[in-house]
Amino acid sequence: MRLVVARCEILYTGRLTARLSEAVRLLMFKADGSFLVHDDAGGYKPLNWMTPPTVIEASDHAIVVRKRKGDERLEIRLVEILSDVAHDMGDSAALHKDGVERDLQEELARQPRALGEELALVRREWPTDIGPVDLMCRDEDGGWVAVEVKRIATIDAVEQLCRYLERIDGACRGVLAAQKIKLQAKTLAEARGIRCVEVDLAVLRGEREPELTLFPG
Amino acid sequence: MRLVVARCEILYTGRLTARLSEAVRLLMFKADGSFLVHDDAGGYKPLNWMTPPTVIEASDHAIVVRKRKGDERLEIRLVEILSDVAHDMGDSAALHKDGVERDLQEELARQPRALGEELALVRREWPTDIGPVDLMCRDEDGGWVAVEVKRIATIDAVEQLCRYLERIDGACRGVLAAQKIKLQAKTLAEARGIRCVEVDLAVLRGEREPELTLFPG
DNA sequence: ACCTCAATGTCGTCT
DNA sequence: AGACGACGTTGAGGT
Repeated sequence: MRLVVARCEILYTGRLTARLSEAVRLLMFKADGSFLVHDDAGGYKPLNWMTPPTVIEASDHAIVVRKRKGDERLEIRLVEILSDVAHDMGDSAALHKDGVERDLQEELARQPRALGEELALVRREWPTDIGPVDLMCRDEDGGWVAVEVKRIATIDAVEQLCRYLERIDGACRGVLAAQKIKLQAKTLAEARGIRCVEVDLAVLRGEREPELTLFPG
Repeated sequence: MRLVVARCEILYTGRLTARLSEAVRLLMFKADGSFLVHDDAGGYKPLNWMTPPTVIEASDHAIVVRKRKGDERLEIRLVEILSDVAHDMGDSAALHKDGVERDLQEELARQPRALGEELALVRREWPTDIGPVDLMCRDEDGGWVAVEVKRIATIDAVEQLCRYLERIDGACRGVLAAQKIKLQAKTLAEARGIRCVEVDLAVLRGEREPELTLFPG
């Protein structure tokens, strides 16, 4: 990885145009061709960037980063280079995540009764022609229940579930399960006869006690 | 901005859990409290990060970055520090963009006939109780036409426009205009009686000739 | 504080 | 290569 701190001016042309007037910034050249421009504030997002595959051409006072295919390019005019160092980082280790939507789906597949009624799992990722239903279950009367799982459910999740229900075309109820369901999503779900359940992954796993309620059921 | 290159191990806990086993990485501490971890590959996204406001506690062989409010934290175990430098970058200059959705909307407001029929603009950002319609127009018969503008239109754009049309509650057609309309969006739009138009900002501005068609209309 | 929508979204996954 | 959905989405703007 090469790290250049320089006073520079930058022009991006491609999907749109973006201009950065002269200032001191960090230019980051990664081993795989990735290029990032960061400044000293505003976390996470680079001001400018290009993802691989790229072609990098450097002259004395300018650097051009181009996409190998397509019309995107970054032109950097270098006014003053304050630092220029390279580090060999070798291969990095992979990032392992836990607690994403997939984990929630798996845990609910294992214990569908956590959805608040006597459900039996029929299939995970039940296929329809517009995509898979997260969990397809049957209730105690043998009725079909399609469950959409989200980490955070917005109005879009309700519409997604409704599209499935339209396609399934039969007596099939919908249940929306998420760690957090936005108010508007709840409202729309209610209007469309979809039940909402908020679940907590840590509780499902037995890692944490369910929240104490002052006036239980 | 402080740049540390170090062999380290990192644990994130908060909205989910994520672990990075020991490897050499770049740790970036920005002046505003932002913290980023980057790797020598895989552009754009940091492996781990924390946006301000943060609290940073450093001891000899460990750094902890916490959110000032809430339960999110990053624990970095430092095995070997290969480099540790700081740069004063001063205030950076702002990024100026051109060609985003807003620019497309403005250009279409200026020449609504580019939408392929004789439309007259009534109002930009026409208010409804669930948000503004991008362009409200009238056609040559005096009928109302709501136009949703996107840079790239997906199925969500169709749903969004439909929600507006429901609310407007009257004879009002819908038109979806975008630089690129995804196939599924076109299909759903057609099914709901919404016309689709693909437009090109550069052509609208007269900066580029319209593409030649082999068999013009 | 909350919600909505845009983003050069990016990134993985599957067809 | 294109389409689709998740993302610790992030970030901006409005109420």
